[in-house]
Amino acid sequence: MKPSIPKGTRDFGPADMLKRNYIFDTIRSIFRTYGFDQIETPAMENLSMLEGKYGEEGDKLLFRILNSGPVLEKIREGKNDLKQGDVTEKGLRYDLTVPFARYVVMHQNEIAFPFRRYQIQPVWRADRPQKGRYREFFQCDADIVGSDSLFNEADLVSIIRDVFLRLRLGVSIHINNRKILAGISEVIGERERIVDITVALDKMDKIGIEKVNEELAVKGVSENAIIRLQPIIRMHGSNADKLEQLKEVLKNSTPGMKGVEEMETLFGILDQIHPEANEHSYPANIELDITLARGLNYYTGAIIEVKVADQRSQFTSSICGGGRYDDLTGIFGLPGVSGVGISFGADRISDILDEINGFPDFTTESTRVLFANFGNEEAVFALKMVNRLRDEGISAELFPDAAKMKKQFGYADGRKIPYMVMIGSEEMKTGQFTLKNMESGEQSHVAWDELLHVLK
RNA sequence: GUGAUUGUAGCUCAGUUGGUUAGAGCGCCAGAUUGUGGAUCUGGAGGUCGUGGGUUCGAGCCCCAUCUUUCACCCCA
Repeated sequence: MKPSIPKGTRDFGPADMLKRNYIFDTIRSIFRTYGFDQIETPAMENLSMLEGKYGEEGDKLLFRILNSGPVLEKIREGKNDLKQGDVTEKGLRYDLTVPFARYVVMHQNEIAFPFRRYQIQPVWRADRPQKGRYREFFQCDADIVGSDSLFNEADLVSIIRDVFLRLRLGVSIHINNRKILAGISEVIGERERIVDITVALDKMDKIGIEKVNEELAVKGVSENAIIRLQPIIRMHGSNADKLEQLKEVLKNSTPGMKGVEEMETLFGILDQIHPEANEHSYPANIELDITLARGLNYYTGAIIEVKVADQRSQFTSSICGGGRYDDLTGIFGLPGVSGVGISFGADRISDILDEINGFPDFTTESTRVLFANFGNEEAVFALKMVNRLRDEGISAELFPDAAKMKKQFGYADGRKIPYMVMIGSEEMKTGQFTLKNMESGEQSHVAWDELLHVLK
């Protein structure tokens, strides 16, 4: 039997775990300082909680779990009267936001709103794996539900800055607003085509303005509308400049003007909190980007996306995204609760830090001292010493077999254990243990007190 | 879902137009050194060439299918 794991999944060895925990710990500690509480939800949800929440494409990418019971046999027997519910009624979670919405509705009576929660768990998508794309990956989400205030958006942007400053990774934080996109569609006379328009706009920095116009035409957007769109998408200048221009362009669109007003408020706050972070400032500029669309269709207000902007990295896809969703809990029966949140893609961040050698040195030793094993009697004595050291908070281990010294020293070498202690019959008699510094090769005879002193 | 790409020892990879018994480096094991590692030297083990079919006198190499790897599109963290 040749061992294997499913496509798009990975094992994480001890070295990988150090990297992953470094990212998780950084993000988690920042979430905490912003007052977020942690929750977890099950890996699987009832399919009815997931289907229809991520658009047509998302439904295709859901991992569905085969029902237990006699379903498989029925399928093998070729019974054709099976309904979907007979075959599958559960699925692996696709993101953390929808399960969170479900959680909020189910636990609404226990929650003090506004509720700030964070969640770090894996999600699964039946996508074709490729660069920066896995079938199992971790998201680190922070959401605030039960408050319309734009101070929440400002907090989330601050979190993003803190995280990437701490990780020493240059990024660009793009912010837009769904209402502005709606307004643009409206004023160019293509209100119904907002989805096609935003999907095309989103590709601007990837395929360029010509190809975007082509795609718009293919999708059936009128030539006139495309012409009227040009000055809008070519808009440039400072964030304040863009907002002024948008005010003029969108003056006949009620939602559009609402979006501009929201962005004015948000950027007003951000300008005061992060006066140095505007326009093109390294390492984390904040930019109003009207070509930013984001795929998830539940966003209604601000949308946020973070891209790497670091000379050391070639990575282009987004590493963090989020936005405001006015009525996510509505579909689960709790209308009128607004939420806003962000999600960090831990695996992509890890890939990038790998690429740029951005991880710190993880020199943390796992075992401080290894006791050699010279046979049963000596080993039992050594194990007593090992346990006394453990009681002192020093990580110690006994080599389990009375193998050759060459083998035991080789093991200490491979594990990068800094000290070895040898207790043979002579040492047992005298109470003077042989202590060896594995790096310098120095060897000395020490009693218990001295041993403890050196190792501490 | 569409289009490419990859698979040979534990790992990284050679392997000529199809031609005897498929190689190297690293790692592993043993010995030189029976209580001393990271260096060196000597020797050794380890392969149904992803899997299943096919073409051929003969296939690691050619053909088909399938799985897997990586990448682009779609979409996304």
